[in-house]
Amino acid sequence: MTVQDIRAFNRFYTNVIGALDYSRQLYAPYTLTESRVLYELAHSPRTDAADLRGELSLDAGYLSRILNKFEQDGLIERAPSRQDPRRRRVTLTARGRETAALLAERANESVGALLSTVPAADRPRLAEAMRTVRTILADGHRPRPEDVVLREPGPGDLGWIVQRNAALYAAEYGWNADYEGLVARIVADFAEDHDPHLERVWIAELDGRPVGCVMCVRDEAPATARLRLLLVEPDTRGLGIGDRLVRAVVDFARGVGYRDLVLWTNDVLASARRIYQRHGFVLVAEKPHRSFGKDLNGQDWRLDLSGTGE
Amino acid sequence: MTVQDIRAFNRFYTNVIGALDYSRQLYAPYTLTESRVLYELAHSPRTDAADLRGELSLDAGYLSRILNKFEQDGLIERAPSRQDPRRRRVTLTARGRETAALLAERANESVGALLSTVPAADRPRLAEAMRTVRTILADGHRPRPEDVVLREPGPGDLGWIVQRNAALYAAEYGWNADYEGLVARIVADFAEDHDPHLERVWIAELDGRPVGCVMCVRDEAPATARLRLLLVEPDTRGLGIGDRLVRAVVDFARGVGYRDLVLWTNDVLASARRIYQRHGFVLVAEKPHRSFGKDLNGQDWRLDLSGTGE
DNA sequence: GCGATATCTCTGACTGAGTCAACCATCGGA
DNA sequence: TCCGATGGTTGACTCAGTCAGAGATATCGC
Repeated sequence: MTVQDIRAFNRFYTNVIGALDYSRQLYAPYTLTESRVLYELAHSPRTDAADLRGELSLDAGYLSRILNKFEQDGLIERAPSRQDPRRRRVTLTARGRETAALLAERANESVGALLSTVPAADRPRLAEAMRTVRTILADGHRPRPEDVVLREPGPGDLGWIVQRNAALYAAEYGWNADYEGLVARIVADFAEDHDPHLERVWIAELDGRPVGCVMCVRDEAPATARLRLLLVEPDTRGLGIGDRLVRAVVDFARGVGYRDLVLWTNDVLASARRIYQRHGFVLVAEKPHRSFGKDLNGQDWRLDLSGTGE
Repeated sequence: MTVQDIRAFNRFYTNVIGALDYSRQLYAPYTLTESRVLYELAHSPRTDAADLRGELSLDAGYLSRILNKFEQDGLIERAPSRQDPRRRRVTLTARGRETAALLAERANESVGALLSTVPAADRPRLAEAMRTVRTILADGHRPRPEDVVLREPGPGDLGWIVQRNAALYAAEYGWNADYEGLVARIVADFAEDHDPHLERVWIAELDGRPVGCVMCVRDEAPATARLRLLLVEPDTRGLGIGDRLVRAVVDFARGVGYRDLVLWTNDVLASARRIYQRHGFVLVAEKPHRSFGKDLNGQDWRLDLSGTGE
């Protein structure tokens, strides 16, 4: 992603916005700025002038005059604020609310006209893309751990697991299509036949997008569960998602009565290993093997669930 | 997707752009409009004034004055156009190019500052989302059949097949997770073991995004190939993608020496049926069954490849 | 070839959105 | 109680952008 991409988008979107309010008929008899003020008032009906100034970053004198005009037109009333007599509390009148609604309606129609030109099939993608741009660009956009939710898989989520496992390990470690086959096999086995009380998949979701997964299935050994397919999207690492997924499996396995929880991984997956260690897994075996087009070191880990717990 | 979503995005992005060119220091000693003209000139160095007017939708008088200023500052030269003496051909001078580069550099820095606040991991998603918004909103956005390419699957594409099959048939026909399991099984079988000379998967790609797929595998019957997992994204239907995928399979199957091509589908999938019929498949058997949580009518279709062909 | 009409450019005259500076009132902290 | 900071108002100003008219030339119908 380059600066040029963003500039190109800015130019493009400036035109989109420009096309939307062509000739200002939209705001008559007010200006764009005035209608922005009105919009702000309509959405927080009791605000001080200083708040408006900050929110819309307007010149104080300019805003003062705009409010004069609104007061003359009977759209607002001004009174000194209780807490601080220097400040002026602005409240919309009934007429002001009507006018705001009128302007909003006109803007809606204009945007609706634009929207009607995009095929209905494209709209969800458009909405999704706009949301993505907003959340990424919104300042202070650091997704917080509490924005991540764990849930059961829905339609397509098992396919997502296959897709992301294959794409990520191909990109990060160069694994070949055999790995995609293995994951597809694991997922197919799970989908075709699993005991919902003893086997489960979790999807970690952030802003409506899946960003992680893990699976817990019965192992051949008695009273033993196997953790599989732990994955966290690279751009959401550091939020403790892996920890939460593993904890979900551990809690679930312990809760339904397994005595042991095992997993198989490879030594190149360092960050996953640290997660396992944090949850008390211990390395019980290690064996080199050739898979997925690479020479790897397979590791078996085990966690004793019958212990006193951490 | 509602009109409100778009308006919210517009408000948001207006602020982004506003924050970018705060206080006009960016364009000094020129204005935003002037620098837009300069930008346009720098990117198509020999244009007529009328072109500029159209491109930037400026008032003719306003543009004339801007060009006057540029000429005085030695940024451009004006001469009557050859073909039409009414028009004025505008060419940038060396000094004009310098100035344009300077302004571009300043804008780049400003955008770069914005970009530096987004974590590197988010940038690909941001670029992708911006591209999506642009292509969808760009007027005349009707993807053309020649924009679609068929290719071999890459890492993650088999997972994509599972994901989209499951999500689409769940949304359109209410099929349950059994179907996702079946698709995962088919894909896993293919991934784990297939003869690349006799079995193959195609992905249809549009604008870098997968929008369709189909698989051709060996059947139990001798010299018989089986077409599976034909899928086209709903928002790209009508571009002949399904036809191209099926044709790819038919040509491939005939080319490597299969004598028969069979497929199994369900009667609810009407549009797929029409594609099969167009390619000469004939219905050979029909049987009700209960699968994927629904009562369905399974159909076996067959195409004789040894015939004279169409 | 001729007139009617449209297009391109330019200039003069204007509007009005937004800025700047000065001023008064009040708050909050030393 | 003083002093710097903040909130609000008004006057004066700038300058981006619009509108109308005029001169030059192209294009179209005849």
